[in-house]
This record gives sequence, C-alpha cells and structure tokens, in this order.
Amino acid sequence: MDMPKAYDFSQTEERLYQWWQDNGWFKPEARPQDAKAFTISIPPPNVTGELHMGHAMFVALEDLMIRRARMQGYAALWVPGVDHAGIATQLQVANMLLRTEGVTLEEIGREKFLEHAWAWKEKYGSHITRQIRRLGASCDWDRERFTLDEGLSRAVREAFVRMYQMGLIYQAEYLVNWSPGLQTAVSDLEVETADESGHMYYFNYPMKEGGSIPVATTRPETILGDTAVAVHPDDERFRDYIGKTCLVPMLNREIPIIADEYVDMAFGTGALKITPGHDPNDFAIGKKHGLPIINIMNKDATLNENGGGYAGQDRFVCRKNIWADMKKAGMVVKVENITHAVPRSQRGGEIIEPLVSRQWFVDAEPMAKLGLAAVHSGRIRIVPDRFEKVWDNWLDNIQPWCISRQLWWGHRIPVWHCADCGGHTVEREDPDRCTHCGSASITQDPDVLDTWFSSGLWPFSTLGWPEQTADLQRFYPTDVMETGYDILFFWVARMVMSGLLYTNDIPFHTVYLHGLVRAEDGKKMSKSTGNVTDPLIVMGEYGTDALRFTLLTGGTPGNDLNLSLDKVASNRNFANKIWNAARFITHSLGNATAADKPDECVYAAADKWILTRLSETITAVDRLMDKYQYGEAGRQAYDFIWGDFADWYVELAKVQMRGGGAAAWVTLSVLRKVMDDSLRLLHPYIPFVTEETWQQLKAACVESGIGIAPDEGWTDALIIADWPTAGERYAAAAADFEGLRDMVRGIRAARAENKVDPSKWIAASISAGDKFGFLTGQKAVLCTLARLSVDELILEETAVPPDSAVTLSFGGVVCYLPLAGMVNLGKEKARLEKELANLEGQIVRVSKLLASPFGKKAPAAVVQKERDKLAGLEADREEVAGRLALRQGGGIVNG
RNA sequence: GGGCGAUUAGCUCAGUUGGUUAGAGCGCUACGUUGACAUCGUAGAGGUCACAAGUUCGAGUCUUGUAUCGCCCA
Repeated sequence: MDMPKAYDFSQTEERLYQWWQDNGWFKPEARPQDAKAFTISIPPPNVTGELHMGHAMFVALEDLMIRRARMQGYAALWVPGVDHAGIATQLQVANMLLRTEGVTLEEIGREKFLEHAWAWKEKYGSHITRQIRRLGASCDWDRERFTLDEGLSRAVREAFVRMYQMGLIYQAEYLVNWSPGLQTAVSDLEVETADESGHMYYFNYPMKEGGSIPVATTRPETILGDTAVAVHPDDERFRDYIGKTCLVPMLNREIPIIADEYVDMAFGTGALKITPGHDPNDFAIGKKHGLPIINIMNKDATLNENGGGYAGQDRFVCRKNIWADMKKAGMVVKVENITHAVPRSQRGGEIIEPLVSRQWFVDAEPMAKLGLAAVHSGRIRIVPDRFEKVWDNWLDNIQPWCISRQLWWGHRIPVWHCADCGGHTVEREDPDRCTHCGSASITQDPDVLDTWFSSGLWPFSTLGWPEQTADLQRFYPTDVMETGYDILFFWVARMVMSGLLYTNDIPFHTVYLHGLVRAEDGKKMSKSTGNVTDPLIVMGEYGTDALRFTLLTGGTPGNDLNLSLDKVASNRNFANKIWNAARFITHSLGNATAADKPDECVYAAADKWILTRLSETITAVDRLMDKYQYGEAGRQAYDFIWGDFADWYVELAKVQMRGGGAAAWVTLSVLRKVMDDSLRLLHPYIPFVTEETWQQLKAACVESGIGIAPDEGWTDALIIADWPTAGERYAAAAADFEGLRDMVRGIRAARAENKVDPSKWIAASISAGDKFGFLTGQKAVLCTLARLSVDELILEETAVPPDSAVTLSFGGVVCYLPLAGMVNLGKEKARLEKELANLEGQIVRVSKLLASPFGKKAPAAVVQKERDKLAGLEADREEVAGRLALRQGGGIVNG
C-alpha cells in the first residue's frame, strides 16, 4: 500500500465521514459512560437553507471544539437539527403550489396546505444537513431534531403554558411591524432600517378657526390617520396655537394642537403631525396624551374606510392622490428631496408598515433581568467580552416581543377563545371546554408562534425537555453556544432567557461569537451583488480541509473575515505538505528494524530540538485553544509542522538515518512521535487529511514491525485518539540547535550572495569555541544542510583563518568559507564593512540600552538576555574587524 | 445621538499578561527538479505598525485625543 504522491481529498472525504459515522464516533457513547460531557447544540439553520459561508464558519468552529473535546476524553455531543423557518417555508411551499397546481393558499385551505408543507419538508428538509455533513460536522445525527417535531412541539406547548400562567404572555392591540406582502406581523429584529432617498412633504395644516399651521411629513397618506398636531411647549412660533383645533385635510376631522417636549423644534417645520395608528413614536405620544388611535389601513396596506374617499387605494397610490388633492386645495407648500430611514423587511425587502393589530406578546423584561444577571455574575461568559456591552444595551432596553404570526406553518398558539364568555383557555392538553364558563364553543387561536419562540428552547428542548430525560440530565447545561454576532439577540439572548426561566439554569456557560465572512475586498457577500462564494464549490476545488483551515485561521474571534481564495489554495497545499511529510516517514521505515531498538533511547541534538519544539507547540496550542484563540493556535501548529518539522527535521532525519542501526531507529521513533502528535493537534481543524494521513502512518508503522507505536498503542482512528500532551524539553540542546540552524542559514545566504553553484560542495573552516563539542557531533548534519564538503571541513576550537575567505560569525562561532576563485574579494571586503557597520550600530544600541535605567529597572532575565546579546555582538565585531584589518594590512592577497 | 470594531509589507491578515532590529500566506526578484512534496525548495527585496500627545527603563501592544472606513442600537 503505497501513498500516492499528492493528497487527493476527493478520494478521502466522503469515505472517511461515512466510516467515522458508521463506527459511532460522532456519538458521546464513543466514550465511557462516566466520561464528563461536553455539549454543543447547533444553532439551527433554516430548513429552507442553502449552504453559505456563515454555515461553513460555524460548522468549522463547532466541529473544532467538539473534536478536540472528544480527543480530550469528553463524551462529546453535538446536537444537530434545523428550524422550521415559518415565513420562509410557507413562502416556498406557497410558491410551489402556485407553480405546480396553480392554487393559492386561500384556495387550498389550512389543512391541505399543512399536508403539502410536511411533504415538502420530508422531501427537501435534509438538504441543508446533507451539505453540513460535507463540511465534516461530527454531529450525532441520531439525535437530530426539528423544531416542529413532536417532542419540540411539546416543549413549546409547555413553555407557552408556563409563561402564560406566570402572566408573561398577553394579547393586546398594539402597534406592530406589519409586512403587507406576507400579511403577518414580524418582530423588531426582523426589520432593517436603512437610509434611503425620499421626500419631505411640507403643507399647511388648516385650522378650524381659520389660518393654518405648517407641518411636514414623509408619508402624506398617514395624514388621514392624524389625531393631533404637536409643537414644543417652548417654541415661540407656535405658542398661541396650543389648545386650538385643526381639521384633517380632505376629511375635516377635528384634532387638537398639543404641546410635547418630544417635538424637535429644528426638525421639519417644528410642528409634528401625530398618527398613533401608524408610527411608533406617535403611538407613544398618543398614549401619553390619551389620543385616539385611528387605523387607516387594511392588512394589505390599502386604505380602509377610515381613509374616506381614498378607501381601497394602495398606500403609495393614496400618497400621490392625497397630495394632488391637497395641492388643488391650496394646502401644499413644497416637496423636498431628503434622505431618511426606511424600515424594510429582512425577508423580501418590502417596506414595513407600522400597524395597530391584535397580537400576542411576551413581556420579556423579567427574563431580560435574569439574562443580564447571568452575564454579570460570570455564569455565562461572552467571547469576545466586548459583546457584553451590546448584550447589556439590548437587554436593558428590551421591548415586548411580538410572538404571533399570521401564518399556518409553525406552532399554533395554544389558546382557545370562548365564544360565550370571551375567556382564554390555555392548557397543556387540547381542551374541549372553556375553563372559565364550561362552554364548548371554543376555538383555537388561528395564529402560529414566531419561529424564534421554539429556537429559544433549543438547547434543552433538543435534549428532551420538559421530560427529565437521561440526555437532559447528562448533557444540560450545554457548554458553548457558538454563532455569529449578528444573531446574538435572535438566538442567544432568547435561549439564555428561556433557559433561565424554564430550566432554572443557564443553557450554556460560554457564548462564542464569530464574525461575518465577507468577500475578499471586504464587501458583504450578497446575491444581488453577485459576489457570493459558494462553499460547496470551494470545497470541490480545494477540499473541505482547506476551506476549514482558512476560516479557522484567517481571522480573530468576533471580527469579520475577508475570504481569499489564494489563502484557501495555500491551505490546500498545507494539506499536501502534511501528507508528504508522512509519506516520507512511511518510505523511511526500512532504515531500521525491530532489532535496532536500543535499550535506552539516546536522542541526537536535532531530536531534542524537535521534541522541545513539539512540546512548546503543544503547550502553546493548548493554552490558546483554552482561551478560544483558535486562529492563533492553528497558525502556530501550521508553522511548527511546515517551518520546523518539514523544513528542518525531515532533512536532519535523512542524515541521521543514513547509517541505519539505533540512530535510525531513534530517528524513526521521533519522526513518528512528532508527526503523530502534530496530526492530533491539527485534527480538529482539518479532520480529513489528518485522519487519512494518520491511518497511512499507522498502517506503515504497524507493517514495518519496528516497534515505534505510541505508548498507549494505536487506536482505531485519529478522531478518537488522545489529545497530545507536552513532553520533555531540552532547553540547552534546543538552543544549541537553533545556533546550528542560524549557521546553516548564514552559509546558505553567503553561497547565494556569492553565486556559488547550488550543487557544489565547498570547503569551510570553523572556529567553534565552546561549541566545539556540539558541532563535532553535528558535522554530518551541517555539511549536508549547508552543502559543505566533509573532507574539506576544518572544525577546531580555534581554526586558522584561510586566505581569501568569506567570514561569517555567529555569536562566537566563526565560519570561514575559502571561496577562492569563486568570490569577488572586493565584494567580500565591502560586505565585511557593511557587516561591521551593522554590528557596531547594534553594539551602540544595546550598550546604550544597558547603560540606561533599563539596566536597573527591567527584570533581570530581560537584562541578561541583552547582555548575552551584546557579548555575542562584540565577539562578532572583533572577528569581522580582524578580518578587515588583515586585508587592509596587506597580509592577504587581494585584501 | 450612544456604543463597538478596523487602520501593520503591493494584496489578505496575524501579532491577548508591554521586553527592545515587527511576522505569515499570496504576489514580486534570483537561483534550483539532491529519492517526501513544483500543491515544492533555497536565498532575497519590501513596513517611520493611520496621526498626535501621554504613561513607562521600554509601546504595534496601555491611556487620551484626532482622522478615515465599517457595523450595531436609537
């Protein structure tokens, strides 16, 4: 079984995913019964959803957390599922019915519609979860839930009844955000307000006793619903008007002129028309002054009978007509072009109409207080913590939540209205009589609940609540809620509030918020702009791991990420790098046999160095991951594997294995160890390539029979292997080795600078000083990496500088490359002078630093570091200066 | 109006207990195909860390202010 030359994700991902799942490794039962639980409930995507980068981001992050926890030995449970997306699904099914059968919802009726909707759900409902699987999501699919399924519906019923009994749910005539196209109320959060160009209409409001008062509005049709004109009590211009009466244009209805400090004297004309039935601010003023509320609109935003002669006209048609009529009547002053805030539906984009209607509301204030306290007390932590301010701000100013929707697809409101006594019956089981008067003439409220009402119960309803199931007991509270910051209020706040209310516990201890995935230029991805990058296409082209690693390491928590395909490509290359590093190991196993295993492992300097670096990396990655710094953790692992292991240790290993025997065996064991632990570290980021590579490594190692298995033996799969722990560190050996690495780099640079043929083996003399012992042991390594000729290498404590050589000093160790015939000696002199100037500059800098208060005030270790540096610099200077003096003294040919 | 974020190499971004010549990927330049990898390697060019003041022995990092861009709430 040979490993192909390049890693091919297309031959890997689906197979491994299936294999993991078939083995039950996505389930918490993959760990012992007494294992501590680690739980995430998925922020449920819409059942109508199509995979986008936001999904890819949350799956990558949550899967990372789950996979790491699983490897750490937790009974890791990631509960998947989707929500029923009331409006979106109803629209989708309605459109389908119109297209295929040519029938409207009214024609088909509620019951038939629901049959079609469920059929649609059965057919297309798993679309989004199939796509999520492609991202490698290690969810426990046996525990998949749907907000409308039986158990969750029971949870919704229980929640509603309890809240109703607590007096937190009430029905009221209230101004709500009305979507005329969808014919339903929507919540504040589903309305987006943006500045748009529009018009400000100035006109004279006629007064009963003659004359007029100037008023301005952006929506002339609402004039028909005016119930007052308001001015600021301090406004000199209008002082005499207060208390007088106006006549509503075209209707001649009498309304008062009132004084209220809310009015902004500088805005418009300074006099404000008050339309409590069609504007939230006016609604509040109307309440304050006891003004009547007149609703002038039907549900479809046509004018109703209160619109007088305009009844039946669409709101925008009416706007034109009434303005024309007022113009004829001589009331109009002017129309200005302005920019103003326009509320639009998040779905569909139509202009939202503030409309008074009878709806069900949740009084969220008591719950909001619980939510605030949970974060302030530290029971719930928000990452990054700056979002706590946003949290406070929203919960401090929480408004009643309109939970009724005039839709059919959703949880029907469990309230039965009595035809006889008018009372409400709210029970856990469907009632057949009114609880107040016993009448059988009761009918269920026709509306359904906001989808978010059920999403808010998600962390516990998915585990079986209100039943005290074993899952609920074991996995609740969950651990982390990970989602986009744009969804903090929609989901997280409501989950926290309802969790605290119903379960008397927090639903999760940590909220991790990621940013938006944007296009490479930082613009928001949108279908209308046409700059959407489809994750499925990216995965098809570069592999899932490449996309995941890019999303996970490309940014920082809570900040938006600009997705670059170049980066995805380079991360695909990273996967290949990993694959090939392992491929090298599998090809090298023949360098040793089981018999070569020494009684005691003696590590070479390079071994100690890479093992130290491995330990450092594991410690750093672990620490960063504990702090949710997944990006930095991933980058460090990347740098270690590519920059230390592949670039250096693999090359060193080749040298160490040349002679076979114990050295080769030890080297192979180190290769296996470092590769193995690296794969473990990276598995949560890039699960496919790490698992596939690990399986190859395992198979080859087992087959070789040389006995370099992990201490605990080979587990079945990387996905359930142990999370690595940092091992021994060899500080001195590692430092020595870093010195050697600097030498190799310096020699390579000198060769390149002097245009030495890269394939040429050159001579060298080295004055090793106190590194003589160390370097003697590294002769083979040094020669191979720097391409020095072993036979022509002179290594001594104090070597005699050869003639006509390039001189390189490395803080005490001096290396002479006698490049006679290859070097432009004039150039070498210039180089030495430059080097000397550089060294002197640094010496001055460090000396000044040490002479400054730094020497006294800085911590000893920091000062010592600078002293050591200075000593090295001075040694180098002496050497370089000496070489230059020799040249100038004429002792050397062509100085 | 209130709040938050960003501003670091040509581009996209790291740099989280302040430690002293600032890093990566891509791009660019010059070499290179030596048996893991050209989805690669070696070497190199490229930054007064938006600006100003302050704290400190020491500031990309902390404080204050300014500018520009973006987001959220009202």
